[in-house]
Formats: sequence, structure tokens, C-alpha cells
Amino acid sequence: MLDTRYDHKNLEEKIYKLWEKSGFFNPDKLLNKKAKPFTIIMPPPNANGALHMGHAVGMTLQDIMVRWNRMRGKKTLWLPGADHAGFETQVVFDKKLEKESRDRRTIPRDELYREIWNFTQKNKEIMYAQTKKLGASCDWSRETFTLDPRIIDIVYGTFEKLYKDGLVYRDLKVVNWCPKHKTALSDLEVKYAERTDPLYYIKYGPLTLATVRPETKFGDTALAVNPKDRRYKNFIGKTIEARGVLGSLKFRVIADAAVDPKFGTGVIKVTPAHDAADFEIWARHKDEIAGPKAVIDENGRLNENTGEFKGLKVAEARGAVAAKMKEIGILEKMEPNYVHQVATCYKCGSTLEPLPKPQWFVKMKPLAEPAIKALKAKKFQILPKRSEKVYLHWLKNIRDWNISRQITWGIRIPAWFHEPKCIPKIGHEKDVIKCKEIIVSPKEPKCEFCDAKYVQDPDVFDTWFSSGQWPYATLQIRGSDFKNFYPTDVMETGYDILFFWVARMVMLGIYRTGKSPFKTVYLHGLVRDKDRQKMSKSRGNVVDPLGVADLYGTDAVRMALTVGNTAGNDIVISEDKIRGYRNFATKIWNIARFVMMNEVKSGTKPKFTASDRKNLANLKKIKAQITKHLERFEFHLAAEKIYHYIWHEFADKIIEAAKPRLKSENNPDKAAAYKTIETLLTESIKMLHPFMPYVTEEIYQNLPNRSKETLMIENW
RNA sequence: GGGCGUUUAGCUCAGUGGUAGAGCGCUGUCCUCACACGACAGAGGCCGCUGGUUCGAUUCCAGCAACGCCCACCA
Repeated sequence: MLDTRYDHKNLEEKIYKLWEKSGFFNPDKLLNKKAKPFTIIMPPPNANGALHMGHAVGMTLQDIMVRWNRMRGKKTLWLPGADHAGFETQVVFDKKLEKESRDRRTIPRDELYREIWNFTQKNKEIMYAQTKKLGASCDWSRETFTLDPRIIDIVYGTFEKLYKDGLVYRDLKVVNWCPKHKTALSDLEVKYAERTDPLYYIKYGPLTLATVRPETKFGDTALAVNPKDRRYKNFIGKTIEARGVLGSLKFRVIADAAVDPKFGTGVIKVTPAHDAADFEIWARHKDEIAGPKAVIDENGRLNENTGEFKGLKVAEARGAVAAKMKEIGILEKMEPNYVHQVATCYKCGSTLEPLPKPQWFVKMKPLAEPAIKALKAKKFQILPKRSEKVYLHWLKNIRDWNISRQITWGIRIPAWFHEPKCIPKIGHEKDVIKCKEIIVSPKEPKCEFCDAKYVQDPDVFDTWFSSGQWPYATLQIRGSDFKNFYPTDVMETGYDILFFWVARMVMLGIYRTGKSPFKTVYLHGLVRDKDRQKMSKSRGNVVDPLGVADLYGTDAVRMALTVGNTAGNDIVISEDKIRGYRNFATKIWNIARFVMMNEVKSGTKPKFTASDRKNLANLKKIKAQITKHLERFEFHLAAEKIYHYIWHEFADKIIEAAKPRLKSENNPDKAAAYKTIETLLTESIKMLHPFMPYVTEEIYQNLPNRSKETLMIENW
């Protein structure tokens, strides 16, 4: 006889092992080879820490879909993995180094790489153990790390193809430079913050202009006005003489439509080295004005082009330069409270320094077009539906993607630069002009014409460039998986990475395979604490999903994360809610206990009453409703309905009504009462299994007559 | 400057063109032999505001307000 309490602590591990041993996590074990596939590629968690509640939400929803489809007889593959998470992991590891008073830039590359490798492998194992504890029924035989050599091969192949197709190029642009992390970032990794700064009005000879960044004036190469601005019509094309902080200067006044006549005085200074917009203005007027002249270095300090200000940090230099301007009488006025948006690093919040740097860029328009078409042609859908508009808007306005990162951790870019010295091979003295400056190749190239070495680009890819290829890459590295499981059915992930990851998977997936990598994208919300705060390590409000699972059982945590959780909306988690579903686990456990206690051994032929038949028919109706909810990705409604049915219909009404009949002597009526609740129990735990797999499986294992090895493979 | 979301019971959230739901909390009675992590009974909501459509709106439409989020090279 079962105990009065379901003992999750001692049973969960045992049950998971039972599932693993059964082999049914692997779709190849399925006997029906003609079964339709159902595939989910698990978003690989970053191997730089433990799983958090957000992961638990994703794992739960994915496992619900996977278990349900497996029970429906589909050839179900859920492929797990882990992400090396380039920049994110580098940041975590840099902090660790900082605590040990070490600096990544002074550690030999190979050594540092090995250290971080070991760090991620350790984290990976912890994460996998946590994933198992959450009950995830994924196929561990296909587990893949994003730095698997076979994956890197595919990523390199994509880069080479993009290069050949002219969709990847190296160019000098003003990029988002984080002076703390000392790397460029993509536009998506920029977080704009509102700041209140002084707006300085500075005299440039006869003209006055407004700027918040007087410290960059040493890099000015021109002044610009709007071509339609009548006030300055006579200045266009002229050169004006101005008194500068370091002596007198001459600037040409150019006309460019990008200048807003309503801002400040309608005149701006053009500083191509330290402002992306100015850089583009220069690009349009290359023959008229000088190009980027850097005055700020990678550490965010003024360089040798700034005279006495050399070595000052940008923030310090600003006031110092302004003071000097005031002293020499070129500071006309200052508005102290100018509110504007400043680009900051999404990780550390440092003000980003726009710096001119040669980087690798992906040309996005040609990749975005098919991704837009695919959605419009309903090749895939995004839930919630409203995020489709967000997706389309982003793709329509997409800009080229900087995929170079100046860090160690990641997949090194397979590009090689020709050494400066060029000693021709004998007989090729005239050919050396044909030596290629850059060669894209996974292996070190040799020059045909000279003995120069090629040196590999020290930079690594933006992680999202490789994880953007995850669905097809993970399937292409193994036998006939690609043929059997691609395109996948569902991509389940958080809405916060719609652009970072989902859109890029669609673009790269279509580019390499011709097909969208998935049919449905389901975006879940962010998990918040009871005060609606976003959970984060820096806030210190993270609830460890494994900790509460230890307390109340994984099933309770999963159920609490499912009920009330709708696509695209944030979810608030509280211990009270989890405790409530722990009570539900106990309830279903005791229902099972009651049914088993009242077992009527077969022998007496049951005589079903009208209400027995009604109850059995009603169950089918409920099940059809649950099925419909699951088909529509309404996990919250399905979970709530099952909960309500089991507790308030099955237990409260049907079982209560059956009690007197079960107390009578052995007869056809008693047999019918038993048979009815036995059937309802079996069906209930089947319906509940995708949501609360452990307790239902344990009940199933104790059932007097079960037909399958595990509940996991019962027929839905 | 664009776009989006939310506003329903004390709290956190589901839901619906026609008597309003869940978890936790609250009140009362029961330690009745499945379950006190329980049973039964109950209190508690002008379903943000204003207009419109409709026989009828919390649900559809428009406007407004509050809170929140995303996107954006106005220096």
C-alpha cells in the first residue's frame, strides 16, 4: 500500500533513471518507423552558471510538448545542448579573473582558452544534472556543445559561403566599443540610457554650434549644416577659421541632409572618428573633407592628439576642455540640463565609446528579405501573434551586423591577414601585387607568390552567429537526422531573444537550407519575483528552481510555472503557488491510494449505471478539450483544466459518490463503481503526465494492471 | 520620435458577446477509516475611466489615464 504522502525526494531520481533506462527519450527506439516526427531543439543554456527560473519555464513547456507528442505516438526528438556563450561567458570569467587580480589580456591566449573551456565544461555538467532533475525527457545521446568541432565546421562553412556570396565583408566603421570589456558590440547589445548632461554652445569662428561632447572636438574635420537651412546658405562650401583649444583651425562647412536645423543652432561639428552619424557624413563627403582622426583610445582616454588633455578619461576631459574653452572665450553658453539618450553596454552599463575599427560585417538585407517572406507566407508562425509584427519591423529596418568580438572565448574567425613583409618567391617578383590581403579559410593559407605568412584574425564570432545556426547544425552532424527531423516543429524560448536568436536562426536557416528551421516559435515571458522585479544575479532576487524543487517536488514547480503562464507575458512565481501545486500532487497521490485500496479483483462482471457511463463519457470530452488546448499551445488552460477536473470533479464528486457503492458486498454494482474510478484514474494520470511526470509515473508503476513499461509511452 | 503590453477578488494572475475563475490569503464547522498538503460551508469584484456598436459588453471599436516594455545613428 502507498504511503499517505508522495515522497518526491526519494522517488524523483529513481523515476528519471527508469525513464533513461527505458531508452524512450531517443526517438530511434520507437518501433513504428513510419510515425511522424516531432522535434524540438532545446535552446542551449549558457554554460557559465546554474539554471534559473527562466530555464525552468522553458524546460517545462518543452517537456510538456515532448511528452504529449511522444504519447501520441510521434517519433519525438528533443535535442539538448549547451552554449559556450562567447561574450557572456567572457564577462563572467573576466570577473573571476579580476577577483584573482589577473587580466585576460596578459594571459596567453591558449592558456586562457583552456581555462574557460574547463570552466564551461564544469558548468555544463551541473546544468545537465539540473535539467534531468526538472524531468526533461530529452535525448541525451544527442547532447551537443556549441564548440563541438563538427558544429564549428558548419559555422565555418557558413562564413565561407557568406564571404563568397559577398554577404560578409570586412570594413572600417565606427563601432560600439565598450571600454570596460574592450570589445566591439553589435547594435543589439547596446542599451540606450537616458542621461542629463550639459549642452555646450561653442564658437567656431563666425558660427556657433551645440554639442554634449566638447572633448571630441580635437577630432573635428568639418562643420555641417542642413542644405535647406537659409541661415547658413552663404557658408556652404566655404572654409571658416576658428580659434581652437590647441590653436587656430580651419574647417570647411558642408551641407548634409542628416543635419537637423532645429537642433541647437543648426550647425554641427563633424567628428568622423567618434560618432557613427558623423562617420557617415564623412563617407558622403570624402572628397571634400578629411576622414576619421582618432582622439580617444580603447580605454576611453584621450590620446596624443589632444595636447595637455592626453590621458584623461572622457568624463574628466569633458569638463576640463569646456573650462579651457571658457577661458579662451569660445564657450558661448551652456545649458546644464539637456536630456538625451546615451549608448551603454548592456552588460556593465559603461558608456560606449564610438571608435573606428575594422570589423567583419554581415550584409543583412539579402538575408532578411527571405525571412520576412517566410513569415508572411506562413511558413512558420510566432506566438504570441503580436510578436510577428515586432519581428517584421525589426527585419525591415535591419542594419548590417558586426560579428567580430575582441575577446578570446568563442569560435575564432577563419580569416587570415597577409603579413606586412612580402618577399617574393623566385620567379614571382612581378606577381606580388596579386598577393591576397585577406583569405577566408579554416586552415592556414599559403601565398602563391611570396613567402609571407598569413596571420589569423585574433577576433572571435559573436556567439549568436554560431547559435543562429543551431537547429540545422545539430541535426546535420548526425546520420540521417537532418532528413528525419528538419525543419523542426517548435522553437520555445524567451521573448527577449527574438532578435538576437530567433530572427537570426530564420535568416541563417533559410540561407543554408532553404527552409525556416521551425514551424512554430513559442515565446514565453520573463520570470519575475513576487514584487514583479526581473530576476537577475545582480539584483540578488533569483529563486533557484532546483532549490524549490527539492522542497516541494519538481512536479509542483512545473505546474506552478505552467498555470497562468501565457505566451509573451511575464510570469510571477511565488512559493505559495508552488506549495499549492505540491498539495495537488498529494491529492492525486491519495486519489490513487484510495482507488487501489478499494480494488475489486476482476471476476465479477460490472453493471454500469447511467451515471458511470456519463462520467466515462465526460472524461473523453475533457480529454478532447485538453488535446485542443495543447494543439493551440495553450498550456496554461490545459493544465488548469486537468487540475480542476481531477480535484473538483473526479475527487470531490465522482469518488465521493462512489464511496457507498464501494462499501457494499461484492456485486456487479460495486465492480462497476470500481471499474469506473479505476479507468478515470488511469486516464487522469495520462493527461496529467506531461505536466507532472514524476508523481504520475510513480502511480502508474504501482497500478495493479498497467499495459506499458512506463507511463511515458502510454497512448494518449 | 515610433511601436507594443498591462489595468479582473486582499496579493499574483487566468478567462469570457449573455448567472465572473484559479493559487495563496480570510471566516466558520469538522482530526468521518484516500488525503488537515484534507472535507464541507462562506465572505470578498460598478472586470481602470469615458464614449460607441449591440437586444445585451468585463469581453468588440474609439478616445483617455496610470504603470511597464521594446525599437530608434537628433549631435
